[in-house]
Amino acid sequence: MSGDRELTPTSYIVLGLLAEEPGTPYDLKARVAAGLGNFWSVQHAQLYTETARLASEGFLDEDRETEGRRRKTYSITKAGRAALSAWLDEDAVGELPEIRDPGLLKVYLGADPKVIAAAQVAAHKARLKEWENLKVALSTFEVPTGPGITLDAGINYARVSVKFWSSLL
Amino acid sequence: MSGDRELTPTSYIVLGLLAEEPGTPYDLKARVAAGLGNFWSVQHAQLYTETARLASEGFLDEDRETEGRRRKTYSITKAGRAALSAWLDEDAVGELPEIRDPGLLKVYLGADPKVIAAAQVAAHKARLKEWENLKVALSTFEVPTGPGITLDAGINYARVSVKFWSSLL
DNA sequence: ACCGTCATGTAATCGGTTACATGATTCT
DNA sequence: AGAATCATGTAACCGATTACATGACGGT
Repeated sequence: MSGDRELTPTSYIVLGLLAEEPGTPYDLKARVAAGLGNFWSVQHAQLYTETARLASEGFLDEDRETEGRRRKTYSITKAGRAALSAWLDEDAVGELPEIRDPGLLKVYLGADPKVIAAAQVAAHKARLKEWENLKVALSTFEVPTGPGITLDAGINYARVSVKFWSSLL
Repeated sequence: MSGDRELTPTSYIVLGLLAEEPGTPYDLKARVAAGLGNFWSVQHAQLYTETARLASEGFLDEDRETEGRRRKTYSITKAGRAALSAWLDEDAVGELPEIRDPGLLKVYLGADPKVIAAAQVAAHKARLKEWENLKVALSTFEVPTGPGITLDAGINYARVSVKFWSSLL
């Protein structure tokens, strides 16, 4: 626990994932890859630094193995849960995402739209297929609401992108 | 001109904007705000550091006023143009944007979808209206292809977002 | 026993954001 | 002439990406 700072999205990702179940940074890496990473990637090194930071701020408890690998397992504290749910509830006003699409950037700066569009259509189609498969695979189980919704959002976005870029061909 | 590095999107934004016409970092700020900033914002401080960096690497020429404000006006060099067009042409393969939508993140991590959706619908609608107005204002003139296309993309994205979040209400 | 790959972590670098600061203009 | 705002720039901090490094384990 030390000097205050504004928590970042990465902080909340860590808190959110640990809120379900304690784990090591490496576990978190796997959890991110399992779903969240599809629309919000996190470098694995961040998971080490961010867990350490959050622990030093009192949002996580750290439990280190005494033998072998001496892995550090983190679990969320009361304060951590409080910070997380404050963030989840706050800000009904909603910040909007920036688009930040590298393809669009190139078009804006003068690239040939048709060339970019061709590549984008292919890439979005590939990702769309991947996500659709994922959805089929998951729909056999109960899909927790949050991840299910974001997957739908991703699929929706990919479809729209394919349509948009196709219109430029 | 010194040690090599990979140019960043910010680098290409600077190069791209200066390719049309030389200017000071402050001019660039205005140009970004005029259009690009709608989908890819750049902090003004970056425009100072990035121009300086690019100049030291030989991609820009720097011309400093000898009197008054001693403003620095930058113009793109041959090497700069070469780097820019290499980037514009390259990578037909296309990296995809990450969604990185804060609203989606909250939903994934357990926020109440309806609450988030309500805020998102409102915010996206506001931005949509703004962009539609912008489009009307611009369509009186000839809109250069690049910016025109990205504006359409933005409008399209906003419409889809409104629809998506509305479906969760 | 060796090799490759997965697991696990630390260190260094660097771009980006925030904060600070001051010189011109314009308006009242 | 003073206040407010726009123009213009520098400095410090910090999170994020990249690179590096080593331990365990499964297979041949």
